[in-house]
Amino acid sequence: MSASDPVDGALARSQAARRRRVIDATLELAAGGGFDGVQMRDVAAEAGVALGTVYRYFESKERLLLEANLEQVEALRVLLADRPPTGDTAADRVVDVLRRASRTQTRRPEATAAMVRALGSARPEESDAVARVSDAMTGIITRAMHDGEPSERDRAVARVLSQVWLSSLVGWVGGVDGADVVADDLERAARMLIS
Amino acid sequence: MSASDPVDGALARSQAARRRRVIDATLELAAGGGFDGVQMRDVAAEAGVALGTVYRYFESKERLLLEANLEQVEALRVLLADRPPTGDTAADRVVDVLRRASRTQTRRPEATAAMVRALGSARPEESDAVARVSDAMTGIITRAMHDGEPSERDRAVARVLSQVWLSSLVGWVGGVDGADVVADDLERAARMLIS
DNA sequence: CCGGGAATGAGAACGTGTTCTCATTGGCGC
DNA sequence: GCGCCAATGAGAACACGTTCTCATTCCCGG
Repeated sequence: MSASDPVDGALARSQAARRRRVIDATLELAAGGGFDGVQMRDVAAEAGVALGTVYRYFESKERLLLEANLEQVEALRVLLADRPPTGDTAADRVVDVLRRASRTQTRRPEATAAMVRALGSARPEESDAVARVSDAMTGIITRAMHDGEPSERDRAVARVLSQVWLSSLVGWVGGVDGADVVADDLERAARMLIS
Repeated sequence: MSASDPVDGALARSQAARRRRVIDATLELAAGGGFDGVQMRDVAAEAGVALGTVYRYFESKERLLLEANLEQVEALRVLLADRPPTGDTAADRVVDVLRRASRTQTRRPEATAAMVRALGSARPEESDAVARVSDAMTGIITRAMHDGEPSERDRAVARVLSQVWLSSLVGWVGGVDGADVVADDLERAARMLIS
């Protein structure tokens, strides 16, 4: 973790393994019981590390969930690289991406609820993690529009869509709307914004 | 609270006064220290009631903040009725409203942070309170577009804008973006959506 | 191999949201 | 007036995120 941080070696490897076990335990507990199901003592026990160790790797419960969420979004990006969005127009492709994303998330309600709640209640200490999630999402959207560098307007549209995406999920997690509303909101917004 | 609930009488009056004192204490503490500055014991002490009484009136800290937030949004609506948004086009008027709203909020950073955090981490138990805030905001936006009944598309646009509004505030509260970004995001989104 | 020091384990301790208990109060029907 | 009883006050108790302490482990440079 310091300047002389060896990228390899036994220490680095065991640390990477610990980090992985902690994230995996988080995902599992989140899938079972949502935000409240992720209790730091349980995460530590499930990962086979001490509570203090969890806090050395992740400064708070929210950061832990945000980092776990980032992995999920990255997984979506990888999936999309393998199976690109289908559709003849940019709007269709974006709708396809958003639909797949929201389906993935509403399929695992508890885990998504945990991560959305972490996003929605983030404090400035976690701003970098929030920004990474947000950037990943807008990147996924602009990439669905067309190949090559996105225009300024493309980026603005993608930003709005990622904001609608977050708010919809907040509404869904908060029990205001059903899962179908999330998908509908996103499709309607995409079609209004992409001529 | 029951079916035989008297809308008047000494009891009802003292209960209304209690409720008001609790909300006022919440607003004051939130303005001073944000979400963490609102500690339920302090709210009770400041309002001159017992901790258990606070919980009889508001089932959780989040609901307390959401109800306080609802009052703020209602205040914005009243203000707008008095001083209607200016602008020749629907887009201009909506931008004016959004700009005023975001200015009001970013002026009181701590209080807004507290309420946004409550919105972002709401659970299904508070879905009605979240829905009321969201409805109030979309109502304010559709009213700025034009007089009379809003069309289906108007409502969809207003919904997207209120979602952008929430996400922008989340980003601002989370330290990702500055206050100017909130206003810019809203204006850009409004101009893209309202021809 | 060995010593130093960082990382970890184990668990106590603290703060704050939430719940619970129990005695007291005060409004309402009689 | 009087008694009933829901509302309230006062504060203990509990749960969980977070911090802290201290002993132990184990990697790395010599």
